[in-house]
Amino acid sequence: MILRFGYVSTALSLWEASPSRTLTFTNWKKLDENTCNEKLYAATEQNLRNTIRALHYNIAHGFHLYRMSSSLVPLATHPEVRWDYLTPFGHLFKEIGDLIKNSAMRVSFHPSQFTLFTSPKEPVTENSITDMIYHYNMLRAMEVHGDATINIHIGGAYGDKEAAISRFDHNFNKLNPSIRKQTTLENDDKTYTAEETLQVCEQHSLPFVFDYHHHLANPGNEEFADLLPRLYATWQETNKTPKFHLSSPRSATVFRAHAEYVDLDFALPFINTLKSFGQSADIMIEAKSKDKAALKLVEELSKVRGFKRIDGGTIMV
DNA sequence: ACCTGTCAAGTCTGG
DNA sequence: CCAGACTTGACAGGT
Repeated sequence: MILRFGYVSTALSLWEASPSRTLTFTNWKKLDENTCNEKLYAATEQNLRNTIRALHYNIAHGFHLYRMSSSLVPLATHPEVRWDYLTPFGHLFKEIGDLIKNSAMRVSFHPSQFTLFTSPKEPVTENSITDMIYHYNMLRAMEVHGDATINIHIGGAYGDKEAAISRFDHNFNKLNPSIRKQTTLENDDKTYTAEETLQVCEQHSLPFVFDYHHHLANPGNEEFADLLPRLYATWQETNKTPKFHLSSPRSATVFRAHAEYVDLDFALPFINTLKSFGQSADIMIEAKSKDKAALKLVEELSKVRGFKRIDGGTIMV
């Protein structure tokens, strides 16, 4: 079995490589039209070029898994701004897509926690739809929209989880089917446990992204190992390797916060459970030190008996 | 060159 | 019912 590792957004090993440069609405309002446009264009171009740099870096280091920044286009979804980023930057999105396809990179987006389909407030759902369309538009401009995924959480509980999930069922179906098809759901660290998220995934035929750190923070009644058959089943139709998230708690007291690196001893029970299950897995590292943390974990893991590094970001078990 | 406050978003808690 | 906490990288503005 193969374990592939990836990281999120910024390759910290590269100089000045943020793909998330932005312009806030407050500052946008202060500027005249020309300056606004200049700033929006400059930030977007840099973000896209830094995404290209990250992809080259990934290829060079053997990372086959990468989560792109959700902040590639500043103010793309703001109702008072909403500018056309696809026409002027189509060629860069295309270049990114070509790079992804040529290198068989597995990419995804992860909209923020404000994109959710459980809210009783209509405008919240509308904003979430707008945000999902924004992410999907970018994937389409890259021409990877049939392959790349958009990962979200279920949302809030509002004191009544059952009612909230009914709203999810209703609101999520307002999305275009082709967007729904690329969506994955992840268990969160406070509200929806792995088992609850898995149920919703099964209901909507969505792949389930299991986050180990969230699971320990919000475990519910189920053991990770017991969920694996159902979890893998949600990916069956996609022909993709199931995807997992892995991070370490910053400390026992600030358990939910992410640490700089992934502690090997923290990660081993998770990795060993996957090993016992015996099927390949793609693991997204969500640590403050990003690519450096992913490389460090792979390095440390390769020294454990039974794990062989076959590539910068890949382990054979 | 650094530090501090502000910015976006929605939910949840405490008062 | 309302204010503040939560979260996080980036940026503006001040020193």
